[in-house]
Amino acid sequence: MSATSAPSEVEARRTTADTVFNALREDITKMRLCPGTRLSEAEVAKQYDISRQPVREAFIRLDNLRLLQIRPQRATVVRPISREGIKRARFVRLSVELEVARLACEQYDGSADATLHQQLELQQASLEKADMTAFTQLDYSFHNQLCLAAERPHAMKVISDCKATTDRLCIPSAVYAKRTPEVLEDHREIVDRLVARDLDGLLAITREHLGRLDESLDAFQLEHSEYFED
Amino acid sequence: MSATSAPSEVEARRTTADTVFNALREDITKMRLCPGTRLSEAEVAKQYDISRQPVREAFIRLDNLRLLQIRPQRATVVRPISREGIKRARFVRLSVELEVARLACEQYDGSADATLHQQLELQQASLEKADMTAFTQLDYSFHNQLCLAAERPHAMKVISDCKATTDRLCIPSAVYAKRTPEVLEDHREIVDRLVARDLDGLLAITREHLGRLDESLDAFQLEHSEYFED
DNA sequence: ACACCCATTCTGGTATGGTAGTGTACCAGC
DNA sequence: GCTGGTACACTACCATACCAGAATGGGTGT
Repeated sequence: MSATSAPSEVEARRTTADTVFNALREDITKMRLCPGTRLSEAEVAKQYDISRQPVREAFIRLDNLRLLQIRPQRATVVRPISREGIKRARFVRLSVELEVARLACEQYDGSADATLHQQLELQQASLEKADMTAFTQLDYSFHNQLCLAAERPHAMKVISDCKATTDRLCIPSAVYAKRTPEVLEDHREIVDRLVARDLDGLLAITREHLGRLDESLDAFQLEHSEYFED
Repeated sequence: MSATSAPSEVEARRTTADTVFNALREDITKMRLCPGTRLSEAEVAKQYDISRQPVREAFIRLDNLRLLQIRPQRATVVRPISREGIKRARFVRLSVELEVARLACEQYDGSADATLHQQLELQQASLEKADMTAFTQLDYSFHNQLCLAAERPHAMKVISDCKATTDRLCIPSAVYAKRTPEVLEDHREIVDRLVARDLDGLLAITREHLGRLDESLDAFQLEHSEYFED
């Protein structure tokens, strides 16, 4: 899993290297820099008007996060996306969300009823305003609530890491936006099953819910196979 | 989480920085360097008779793997172990192994019967010879076989990463050695349940199996609380 | 005797110069 | 016209020098 909880994330700018690291990471994850794009230490250094050393440090960290690929004595490129990596992240997320659902269902005492229903209303409101950014945040918040209900707050970090791996595939995809109503319906059913303490039903809808994203991801892979390594 | 599939692992020595990185990583994961130990770039550089730059690069990579903690303008120390991190790794492993077991059980067609039983015999043989190293490898291999039976070979990478997080707690613990007979018994039952396609039984024994390690880990945390951050 | 301040000495961070390995383009030879 | 080799340009890698912030120890004032 990736090191998204690195201290550099807390305060965005401590050193010059951090600045470059954060900037490049944003560029890559937001697909402003596409996989395969060539980068050179000297070039980026000149661009930011700093020396090559901090750039090199940023490159190393991005390489560790599998966002860059440093090829010794050759060139550094934005790392092509690994289909295996995507599969793995999806598998981990499914596994974790299922266990979270199970724990939440077993321990559920109704204390989170109000919070969950409030979340659903907020999601609906954001959809009516067609505010995708808000909906994305609410989706994150919703799954976080499930983790809290399962008394496994740290599970959200894992899910968050999985999302980080797959998120950049969703940004350019308008397919996702069309499916948000289904996503909201899923969330409603998840809450219903949880409140009813219907474990089997909850696990089934959780699978279906996560499966939707898989379809969107597959579609993207077909559209943009040039971004992938294999 | 960790970058165990980094290209540096294939060929252990490509650059000077790789050499230092691998050496230090070994030292830390094998507990030759205990959490809290101070390290300085200059010191290590002198030790290896190289400049500070490659050492610095190695430090950065180890910091990304959460094995070191670089504290700017102060000192670099072997990062204290995070109890949260341990919990998270255990949770992820349990979740993944459960899903692997489920898939393996659903798809099981008996073709792996011979391989699995052979694995069990090898495990027994290594225990009779009190060869812990062999048993550890066979344990890895056994869980890998389960992933293959589930047709999720990449799941083993996740499990492997989780193990990497927790393994260094087991090395100094003699408690683990005493429990290996139980581990073998668990493996036997796992195979039995799988062959019988008894899903509920398989999930139950999988939980119990992984729970044993949790107990050992808890014991270690009580013994060596000085190695932990919180 | 105690507390506080300042200098010294650590630390990691940055800048720059030089090195060796790798692609590429150009030119010679066939 | 095509192929092969060689020179060149570019890359990441390493070494060295310098800088700024942080800790620490000793000295001084109270």
